[in-house]
Amino acid sequence: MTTNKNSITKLSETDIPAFQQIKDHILDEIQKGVWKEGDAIPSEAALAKQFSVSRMTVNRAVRELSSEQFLTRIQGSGTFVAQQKYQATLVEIKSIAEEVRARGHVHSSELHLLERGKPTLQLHQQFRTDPGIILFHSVIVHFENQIPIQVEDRWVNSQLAPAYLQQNFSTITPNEYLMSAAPLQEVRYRIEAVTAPARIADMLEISHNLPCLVLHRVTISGGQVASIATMWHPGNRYQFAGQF
Amino acid sequence: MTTNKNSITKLSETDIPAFQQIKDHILDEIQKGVWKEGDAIPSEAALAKQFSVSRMTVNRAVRELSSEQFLTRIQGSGTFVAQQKYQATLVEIKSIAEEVRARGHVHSSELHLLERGKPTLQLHQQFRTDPGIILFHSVIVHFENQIPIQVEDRWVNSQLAPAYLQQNFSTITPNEYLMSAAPLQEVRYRIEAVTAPARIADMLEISHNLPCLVLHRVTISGGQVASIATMWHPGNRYQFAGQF
DNA sequence: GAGTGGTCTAGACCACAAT
DNA sequence: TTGTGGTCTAGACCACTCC
Repeated sequence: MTTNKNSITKLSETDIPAFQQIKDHILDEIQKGVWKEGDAIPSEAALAKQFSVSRMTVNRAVRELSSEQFLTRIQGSGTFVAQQKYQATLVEIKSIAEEVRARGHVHSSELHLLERGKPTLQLHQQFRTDPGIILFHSVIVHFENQIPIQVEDRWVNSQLAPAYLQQNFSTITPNEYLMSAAPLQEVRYRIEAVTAPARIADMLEISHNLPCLVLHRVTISGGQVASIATMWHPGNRYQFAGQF
Repeated sequence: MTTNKNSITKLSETDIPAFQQIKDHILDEIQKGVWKEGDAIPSEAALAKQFSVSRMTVNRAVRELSSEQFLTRIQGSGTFVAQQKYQATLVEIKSIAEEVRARGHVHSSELHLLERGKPTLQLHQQFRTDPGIILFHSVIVHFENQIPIQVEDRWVNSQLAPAYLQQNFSTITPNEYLMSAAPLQEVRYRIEAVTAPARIADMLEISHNLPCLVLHRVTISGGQVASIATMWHPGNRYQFAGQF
């Protein structure tokens, strides 16, 4: 459907809202390459006339597309097709229990350690806490259908989650508990591939020296480091995957 | 500022738009714990009265907060404070050249292969193409300050990027070229840790059997698979990292 | 039936950009 | 000065939920 400058485009008579049909139309023109990156698209007034709707309806369509980063608006100047920003791949890493259940499999876990930890000075530096502060330490192995897929080695700031040791980690994951105890503010992460140390390999029930996918995750709440976690996954049976 | 049920709240006379002030007010109530997860917040009509604005203005505030996942709306029922969201870690993987340059280092690359490929049947299945279709194949090693950090093994659908073989990949990365040739629609990815095959280890200049961080990435454009790439990184000197 | 959100209108006034 | 987007209004009709 090519539309001449001043022609009128009929909206379909389905119960799809007008603003949504206009959004779809604009996305379609971009997708087809009719409107390319940087091009100006018709003004709100022009689109309102074209679709025989009020300007507010067009405004909503265009405003939403611009908040979704498909369009860029400049007051007084016009609306333009945004630059394809995607130079990056966004990877979403879900909590392990949630992920396993989403696959329709059974998640279970085994608590290997839950105690007031004996942190190194280096760890205190990472937490930015004084050596006097108590840090809790837990080690949990997560299973998918009885097969170990993650060793979660976690340190927790006792000031932000004082009841950490009292949790029942067979019914709630540390992640879930921490989310409720200390609202998340910032996350730093790192993903690497390393050879499994013997201690980890044993817990994952894989042969020593097999590659592991490791996620380091530091969560910050209210300006303080809430938790530092290292999650080890057997390279031969676990990977981060997804789409968008 | 605690507001009684029927009291009128004055909007400040700055030039901050009314809908934004209402958004801020609602977020504030949630932040302070006045409205907790699952609680109903006042109806649009009530908020309109409270702030002495039209319902459409309140509607915009509440609609945006709901698209930002702070609120949940149920038609006929009400508006509720959403459940805390982040169970997930979002990881952003930038294009390799961009990433290296962002670190202030020098990116360079070495073209090992660029040809009309000889795809296996399995590869054609992944592309969802007939065996008659031409698939291009390239292998490029990327360096950071002369040290190899990525082997990019890529297959490209010739129908979507017919000029692939004519590109000068010392000045543009395949990723960058493909972005301009075929507007991106969908991406699927997979990250895993594997032992480097000899061929890859040699290109990365690491000893055989060292763990590698591997990113598989399938990009889809206009309903067709545009490109399938496998990116190998030496586990001992490369990791995905970031924050948000 | 009363209350809720979902959408839409036909105006209006403003700030800003291009000319 | 004209055209653009940014915001807002005071209504309206509808679909849906809850009682």
